Amino acid sequence: MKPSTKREFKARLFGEFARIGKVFASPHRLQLIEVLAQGERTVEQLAEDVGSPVANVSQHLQVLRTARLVAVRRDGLYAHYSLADPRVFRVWQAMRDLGEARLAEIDAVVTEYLGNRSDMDAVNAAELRRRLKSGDVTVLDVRPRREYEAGHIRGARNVPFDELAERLRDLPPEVEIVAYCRGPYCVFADEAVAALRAKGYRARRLTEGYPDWRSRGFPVEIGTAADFK
Amino acid sequence: MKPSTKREFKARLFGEFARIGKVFASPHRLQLIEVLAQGERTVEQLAEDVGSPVANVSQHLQVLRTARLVAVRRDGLYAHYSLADPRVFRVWQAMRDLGEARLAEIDAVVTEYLGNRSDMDAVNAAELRRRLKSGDVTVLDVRPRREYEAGHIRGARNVPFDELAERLRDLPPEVEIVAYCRGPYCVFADEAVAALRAKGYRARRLTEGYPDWRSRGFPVEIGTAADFK
DNA sequence: ACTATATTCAATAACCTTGTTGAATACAAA
DNA sequence: TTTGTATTCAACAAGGTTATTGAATATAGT
Repeated sequence: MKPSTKREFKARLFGEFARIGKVFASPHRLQLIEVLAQGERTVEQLAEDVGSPVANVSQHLQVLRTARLVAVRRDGLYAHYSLADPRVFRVWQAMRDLGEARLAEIDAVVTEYLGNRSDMDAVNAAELRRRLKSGDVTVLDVRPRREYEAGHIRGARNVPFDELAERLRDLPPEVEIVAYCRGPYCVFADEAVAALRAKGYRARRLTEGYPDWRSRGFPVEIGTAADFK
Repeated sequence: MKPSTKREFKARLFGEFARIGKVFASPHRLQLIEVLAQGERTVEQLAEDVGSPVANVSQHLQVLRTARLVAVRRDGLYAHYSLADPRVFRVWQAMRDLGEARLAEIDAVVTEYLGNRSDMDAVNAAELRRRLKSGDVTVLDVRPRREYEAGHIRGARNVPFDELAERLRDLPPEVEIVAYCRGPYCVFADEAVAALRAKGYRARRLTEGYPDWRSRGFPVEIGTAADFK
């Protein structure tokens, strides 16, 4: 192949890949991806979740759709969006890892809003998995019921964050609790751990969230767990 | 945490992550990352490799540097750039996987320039690794000597592509040859396989390139292999 | 048909990104 | 000090991206 042809080939090839990169270059779209990683959502729900006008969200969804990273299911008036491929989440995960490792600014923002999290003594996924097998841990999913039912860590119990205060009695007081929610920066898990500790429970948070657990191929479960009312 | 504070937190946090995304949103920068994955390079060498003016490359390198994805080592007149973290390559890898899976355009471009590659019967990394253990294969690194010496698949022999024709006699004719170069779209490996087959060798290409092999944690080797002159 | 609602489209202005050009800087050798 | 060389900087024009706004479209229920 001639060098000039090769240049042209590389230019076109990398041009296509850069289309993927552009999708991940907007804070708004990253937020949408994070939410969609929990399960499908209508445009309105997404707008509510990320706090933007519907038209704006719709516009970003078109960008995601043009790059074929999301799928739409239309049902009456509603358009239900979802991630078209688990690889979309993997790219976001890789970016997250890179950012955490390289950008001091990220640590600064997290510390500013969430404080020093090292005393939270977070459990990583591999460790939780081992402990799940031995059974000496209560796994607590503090996401909304709908998200829990769309998929959760196998064996996890669901107490949505805003019901936690009233339902403390449902939790066995002797077993250590590991709380998780949408992702590593989801605030609810941090706050749940703080609330549980204040009531005398032993509680820690999972470092990551449900989509990360699933993405690792660890065991998940769909629907309502039978053992918990 | 108040919902409004939470919004602000998310906005700032995802804003930081989007900085990472922006770096990967330009075809030129993706090419630079691909080259830098082979080892460190001066600005001039990069400009030569990607076929852009030096000032343009320098400008893109500043973008990479601002996001702290590359490191610079200054030595006299020269600035030697390298990837600051293996996670940079992992993001690119994840994007590549996603693009290959979702964008038909990528397949179209590859087919247009490289033809139908299915008859190339490419070997994947896991398979090659197994066969390396049993030893019934010659692994051929067709990259320039300098890149080979900076790191290669353990046991691979180096015959730079433009010396291949003259050095065919160095290759044992009975053993199957697996050729690789910089990455899955590196043209040299395809052309080497074609050339070898034309001369009667049994030859296939490795699906990916050296950086991918290393990124998987498969065995590598640095410097000149002793067994090959 | 009419109304309400979810979503998308179109237009715009503000802003950001890119390639190009030529100059500035920094180091090394003569 | 002078000269040559590698790299970076600065300025600019061309083009691309984004949030906002209001209108258009499409579907469901009345």
